[in-house]
Amino acid sequence: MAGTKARQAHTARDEPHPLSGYAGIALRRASLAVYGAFMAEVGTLDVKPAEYAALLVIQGNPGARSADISGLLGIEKANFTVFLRRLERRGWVAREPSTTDRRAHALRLTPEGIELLQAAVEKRARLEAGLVARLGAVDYARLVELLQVLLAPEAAPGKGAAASARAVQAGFPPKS
Amino acid sequence: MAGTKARQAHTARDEPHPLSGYAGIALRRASLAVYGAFMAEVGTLDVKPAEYAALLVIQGNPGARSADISGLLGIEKANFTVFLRRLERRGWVAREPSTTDRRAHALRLTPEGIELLQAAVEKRARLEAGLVARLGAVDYARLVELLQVLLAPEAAPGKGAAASARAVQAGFPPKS
DNA sequence: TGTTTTTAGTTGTACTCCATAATCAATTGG
DNA sequence: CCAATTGATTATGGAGTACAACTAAAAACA
Repeated sequence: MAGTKARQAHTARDEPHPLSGYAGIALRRASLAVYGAFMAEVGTLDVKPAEYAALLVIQGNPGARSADISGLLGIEKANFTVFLRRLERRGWVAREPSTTDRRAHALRLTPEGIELLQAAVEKRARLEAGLVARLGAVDYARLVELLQVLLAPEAAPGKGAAASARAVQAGFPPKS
Repeated sequence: MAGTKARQAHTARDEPHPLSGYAGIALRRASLAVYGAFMAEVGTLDVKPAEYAALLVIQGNPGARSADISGLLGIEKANFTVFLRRLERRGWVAREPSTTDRRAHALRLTPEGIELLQAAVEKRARLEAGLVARLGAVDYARLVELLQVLLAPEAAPGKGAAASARAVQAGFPPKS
């Protein structure tokens, strides 16, 4: 996100947005809204969503190489270099030389990174609680489920769609 | 959207994305995915989502001023000037001097703009059909509905969701 | 009325995110 | 051993956006 500011324009106050009946626009607005909520909550730790996600993935894949992490995050490896440098300079991520490939680095969270991530996870839980309070637990789960179906790699030629998005949760693939 | 390219990284092919259980990440990814689908479909007319939205809003508010439209779109008026200039140069929008305020302009679609928008609307319908095919009509409608609830300006203080009106205070709709 | 304050629109600047190409070194596969 | 590939880095540029400053016109007001 570029100039991130959780835009909240819309002149006609307290009226539903006239374009949010369009799925794409509603998705974009919702995405920005949650981004803004994240910044309001977790941003107090000076962690942005992308950084939070990176820390999560690094924690879940200790020792993984940059390309693995950037792949999981959907960040170009070229940009990930700079991105990583920030996390490293803040003392959250350590970049040890790989023992098996002298070009590569093994990434891990530092103790400070682990500590920070813990605090961030707690704050994010509060953010999620806010969303649940807004939608209700059932509808919140349903929303996430529907989004996962929408994002599913390819509709399994099986039957009903919605049921297919159940499996994965936290445990990341050990990868290479 | 900046480097818009409907990123589709993720090394572990055909596995659900490991982070899309997070509402914010799922929303962002879904938003980008639909953006990409839009570009693949409607983009053939050389219209981007923001432009499409602008044309829609201008059509729905003929004669409105720039600030009105930019407000509805959630675009800074400063940036809207440049944005509008593109639409104007392509011959889709006319900027007539306002009859009541010599500072303002009245915006309308040109005949070419109307024609283009019609074609775009048709193509967008195909995009939507694709989403419906993926989710099913019921789930698609449900998704849009849930997103709208999420984006609702503020829970009506009346009765029903009296609780949620307060609980979300934690940074969600800072509004103002 | 004349003066002050708002408002509509514009320009310019800066910053962030992201894609891409080019490069280097190390690894791998004939 | 050499060619092709791969991990990582640097550099460049485009797109979206926030923000400040400015002009001209309108509105408020004393």
